[in-house]
Amino acid sequence: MGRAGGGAAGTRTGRVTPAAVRPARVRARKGDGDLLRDEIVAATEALLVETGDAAAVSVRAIADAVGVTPPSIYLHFADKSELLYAVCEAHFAALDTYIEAAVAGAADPVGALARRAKAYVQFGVENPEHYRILFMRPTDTPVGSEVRLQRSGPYGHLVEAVEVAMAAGAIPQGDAHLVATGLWAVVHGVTSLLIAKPDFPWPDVDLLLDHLLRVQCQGLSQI
Amino acid sequence: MGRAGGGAAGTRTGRVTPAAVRPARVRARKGDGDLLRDEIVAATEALLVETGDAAAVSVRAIADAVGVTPPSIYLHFADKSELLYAVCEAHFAALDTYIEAAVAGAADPVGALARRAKAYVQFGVENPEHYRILFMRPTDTPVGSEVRLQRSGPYGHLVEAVEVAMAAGAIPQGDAHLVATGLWAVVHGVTSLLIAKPDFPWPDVDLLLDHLLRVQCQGLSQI
DNA sequence: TGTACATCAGTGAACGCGCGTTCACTGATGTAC
DNA sequence: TGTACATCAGTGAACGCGCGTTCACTGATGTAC
Repeated sequence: MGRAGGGAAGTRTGRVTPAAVRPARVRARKGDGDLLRDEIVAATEALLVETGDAAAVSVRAIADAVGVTPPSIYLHFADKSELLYAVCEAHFAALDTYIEAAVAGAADPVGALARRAKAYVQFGVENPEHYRILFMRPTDTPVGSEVRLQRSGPYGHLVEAVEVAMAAGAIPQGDAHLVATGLWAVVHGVTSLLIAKPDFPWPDVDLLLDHLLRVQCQGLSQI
Repeated sequence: MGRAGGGAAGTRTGRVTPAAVRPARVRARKGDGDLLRDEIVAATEALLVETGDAAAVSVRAIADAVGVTPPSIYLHFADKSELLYAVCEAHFAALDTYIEAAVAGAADPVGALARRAKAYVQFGVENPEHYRILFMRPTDTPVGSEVRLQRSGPYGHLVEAVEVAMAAGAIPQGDAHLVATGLWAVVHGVTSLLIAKPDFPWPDVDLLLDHLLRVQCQGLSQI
């Protein structure tokens, strides 16, 4: 290494080196400007997955991945945070879709809750960087903001599922919000620990989750 | 704002502006160089608490807080990550001490587990930035590394407490590691969600934790 | 059918800044003789 | 008791770099007449 430490700044985070040869990009036709927008979102998502850290994904790297110059980003997004917002929005919808698909067709309400829990953890483990952005970082974008969390998709559906289980008598009547946040805490605990400490000697994930769900179900029915 | 966007880079993260007037610092006496080391660690910890983000704490800001120039940092730490390591080490020990103090004198083994859980959550809620560094970030320093987590302090003590409860017949004999990781997931889930989404309409924390512990205890005893 | 023109997608170069780190140095302090 | 000297704590200036963002621009494309 040379005299100064500039190189070290580059290795500080898992920064992405620009592709040496970028794919030749054809300029969008007039009126098709939004095509680039979608490409930018897709590239940003890919880079987030690659680095696992939003701070390590630079506007330059995104532009390079798309095969475009940095200023082009600003034709479609006011600034970097608006771009990240768009990406998170997509993630959030994806989580909801994923869970609802997994839970479709479940027979009994408690079984449905278990499926829901497993799907949640699975989504997080399969998409750790997405999960990290959604639930493990300070809320620096409006997505994942608290009101959104409460009203929309995943959490709203969980509360409904708890209410269904209560109505069916599968678990005792009670505060559905309390029970739902409790369940959320459990699945989030598993998911986020697995992501944050991947090399800890965890028990088998299915075993751990089965254990916790069994305990939860037993415990909930005994309250 | 002027033409160029340099200022925006400064607002990207919660960066700390150098104190306009730094306290006059007297140079350590010969042989007392380690005094500065301690001051650096303390200042770094304070800045971490202030910003809640290790990436936002720069060597310059640390040096400024201590009242010293940046190169002085390197008299005591090989690089920035070694400094962060030292800070985390202190945090880790503090968590263990905190929990053991809370649990001292507990009568029954299950009550001890509950106290342990409550102390864990309380530590996290009272020291969110410390907690974030220890358990909510990728392991970029050796502290919080997996082997350490397993062997040392908090987790080791939890496993022991579970084994005691099992030996006493308070909870069924079984895989203590499994039960311990399950409990850890529960308390971590609560703690990290409270930290990551502080404005979500959580139920009362004590209520939520009591609920979860009751469910866990009921469930564990019924397995 | 031809053409002037407005619109649009995207570029090239630069801005000011903060970063981690290194270097050659200064000056105070303790110690050996 | 005095003094030369090694040691030590800390400094001032700079390095190369990557960052988000802005500006004036280029050139292709669709459209009105």
